[in-house]
Amino acid sequence: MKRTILIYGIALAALVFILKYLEYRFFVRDVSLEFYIGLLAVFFTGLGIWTGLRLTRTQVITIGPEFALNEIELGRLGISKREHEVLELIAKGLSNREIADKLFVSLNTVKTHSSNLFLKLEVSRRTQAVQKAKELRLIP
Amino acid sequence: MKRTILIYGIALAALVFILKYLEYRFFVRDVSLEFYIGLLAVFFTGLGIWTGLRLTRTQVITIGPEFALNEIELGRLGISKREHEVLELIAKGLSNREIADKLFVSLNTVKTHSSNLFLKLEVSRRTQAVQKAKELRLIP
DNA sequence: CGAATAATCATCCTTTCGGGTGACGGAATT
DNA sequence: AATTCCGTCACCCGAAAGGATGATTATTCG
Repeated sequence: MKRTILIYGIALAALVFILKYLEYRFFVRDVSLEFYIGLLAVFFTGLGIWTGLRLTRTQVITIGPEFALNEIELGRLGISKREHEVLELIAKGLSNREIADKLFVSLNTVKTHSSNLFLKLEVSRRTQAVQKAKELRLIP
Repeated sequence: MKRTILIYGIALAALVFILKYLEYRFFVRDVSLEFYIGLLAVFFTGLGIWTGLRLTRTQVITIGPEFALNEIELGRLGISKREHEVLELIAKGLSNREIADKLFVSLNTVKTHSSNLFLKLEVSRRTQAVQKAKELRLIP
């Protein structure tokens, strides 16, 4: 999001510079205001649509094994980084004990994370969680 | 989101200041041009985002690779029909109890099948069994 | 600063799994 | 007929997983 805004600002600034440059370079001092307005309207409408597409839940049509993490869904379900890590390890077939050791946390912590995961994914077993997470493209 | 809008506004304000600075720097004749540019940018960006949101309705078309059951591996591991059925239901995230009900057999039977499965697949947990079975293309 | 969130850990209790063993009838094979 | 395999079921026990709740700390946000 911050990157988007940054790109946006830079694009805006660059556009102004280009316009100014052209204006002075070619002494086109009498470029009509309507022309500017039209140009800007088109440009920023396009940019706006692009941003809109960024913001919306854009489902990527995947053909084959390429995995694109569905961050929108992740955010929608409110799954945190740590929970996502646990989810990945669950999908790998690790037990809670093994996950705890791998993440250097206690067994209880892993159980808490997984419980929260089940709530957010609306499932009650880890196998279901894995299945649903794959459907939602939260994990490869 | 509110924060985003706030940052956005601040960025825009900063941009206007920059533009004002440039205005004096390059002795721009039209004083209010940049202001109009900024205004137009905001307006048409909003319009673009609105249009983008309007236009994009999510449609998920997943074209996955068709599943070909690996019967050779099935035979090699000596997995019976019934065991394979249980394996599929395990992969669907069902509990042993649910599998038993679905197959009209007792819980103990399902447990026997799953235990035999784990031996044949050389795993110790159902999540691992699902993982391995997918790798070996025993299930979709 | 106060509120909210994320991450951590704990305790208690119930359910589910997994492992081991044994048994029995039916079908196919030898 | 004897053997082997499959499917079925049972009992036992310990380990793992799941559910509920509360507490602490750190960071972030308003």
